[in-house]
Amino acid sequence: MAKKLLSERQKNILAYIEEYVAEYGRPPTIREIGSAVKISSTSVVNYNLTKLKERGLLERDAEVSRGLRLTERVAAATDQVKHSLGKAVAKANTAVGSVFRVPLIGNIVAGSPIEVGNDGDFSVYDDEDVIEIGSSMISGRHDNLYALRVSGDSMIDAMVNDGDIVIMRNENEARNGDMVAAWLRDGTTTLKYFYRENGKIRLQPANPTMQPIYVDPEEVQVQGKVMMVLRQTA
Amino acid sequence: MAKKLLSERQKNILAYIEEYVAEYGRPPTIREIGSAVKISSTSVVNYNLTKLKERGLLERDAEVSRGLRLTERVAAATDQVKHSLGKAVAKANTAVGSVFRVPLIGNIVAGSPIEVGNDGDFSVYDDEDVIEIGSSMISGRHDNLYALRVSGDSMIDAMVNDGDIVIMRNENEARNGDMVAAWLRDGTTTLKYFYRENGKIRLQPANPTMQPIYVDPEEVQVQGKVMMVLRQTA
DNA sequence: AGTATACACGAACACCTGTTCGGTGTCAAG
DNA sequence: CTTGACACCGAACAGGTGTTCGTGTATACT
Repeated sequence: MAKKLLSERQKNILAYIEEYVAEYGRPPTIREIGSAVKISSTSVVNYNLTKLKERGLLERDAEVSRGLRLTERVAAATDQVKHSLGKAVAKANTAVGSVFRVPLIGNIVAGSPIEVGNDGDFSVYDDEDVIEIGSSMISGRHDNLYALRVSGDSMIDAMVNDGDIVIMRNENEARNGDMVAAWLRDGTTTLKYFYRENGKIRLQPANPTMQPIYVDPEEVQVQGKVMMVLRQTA
Repeated sequence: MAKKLLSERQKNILAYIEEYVAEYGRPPTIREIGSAVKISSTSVVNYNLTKLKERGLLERDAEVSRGLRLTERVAAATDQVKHSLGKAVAKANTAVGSVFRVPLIGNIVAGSPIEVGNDGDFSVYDDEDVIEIGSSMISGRHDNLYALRVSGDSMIDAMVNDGDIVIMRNENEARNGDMVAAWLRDGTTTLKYFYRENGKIRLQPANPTMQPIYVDPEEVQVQGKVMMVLRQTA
């Protein structure tokens, strides 16, 4: 047996509750609902809420302030954002967790060490220079990351072109096989794979047809670990 | 200037508020908080809430019942559920909108043309092979994109290494300056910048120290436009 | 005409809820 | 020993909030 349609007032009450919860993080009071939908008496609001409860569209906890909750059916019915707090927030977590932003904080050129910010605080940056990446794209922790744009042709031995973006993690200690940004005694910065070998450091170019260089450990300073290289070609 | 750590009571208050909101869809009252964390006086609860507000961990609306909201910093600090429903869901919507997934559908090697799927449908793919990117990273439309992993050293002239990922758009027509995947008459596939020049096609390597090749138009088939190159080095 | 139901309303009431007041105790610094 | 800051507390109060009562109008049904 089909029930009657909701009255205009009842529809407006549901819409107002949804909107109020989204904005304030708590349900409205009986009087707030009354003000919003032009019902001057708390008794009439109460009557309509009772009708909505009978329809299964909301739940009420008796004798407590703001004791309203819209039910799942309302969420489904209106095709809007879920109202059940747990579900909506869980969705938020999943979505927010899947993308993160890496600040593009400067350039890397062959001739000078990288400057990565005044005090190591990576959380303050201009929104216009940010690299957005899915979190699955970089392993491990996502903090202490920054991006640099390559300036000039001097990184070609690293298979990195002018204009490419390198995503770095701020680590000064390198392990064998890491690709690092290394500052050499002769004043150049290079991106190469790092190996400790027989008391020396072998810096291996990414281009397999090129020869590695060997330096004493004190001639090289690791400035960061390269996590990813991005090239935008269009 | 470092602030003091939160007291045990304050931590318990925050945890209780989070849990209560998740369960009931509304914030707790001062008295409910007091009961939960064993504070017998509403004044002490109020005092601690004031301290948490001073720390920027919650907001209070004065003179309304259940006028508490945890701030974003709490979510970050506790690594748990976001609390402001509206903000969290809006953020989720924004975040979801800003990331898209490009299917990793195969490999590209020098010796054979690219196979990019049976019927051109790029929306059905295995979740395990997907490249997540912020939408700001690629200009123009985001449909008809796919990713290929480079196999072998033969793309070095394109500054593309074995194991790199190229993100392609399924376009068979190229404009001057586009980087394309081109299949040549001799059976090789190459990634080069495409130019029409004096009735011939100039395919320009990305590596500026290398020479371009010139081919007749009928000797080359464009198989897609390269939008981005990704190299995961860690 | 009488009855039942739906919808509407103002007023009163009981209880909930947040804020303020005046106080105590502990600890560190001078 | 004194002072100040911090944390804590019970009590009182003001205002917020939900529920109930009594009443009125319109419509449908018998």
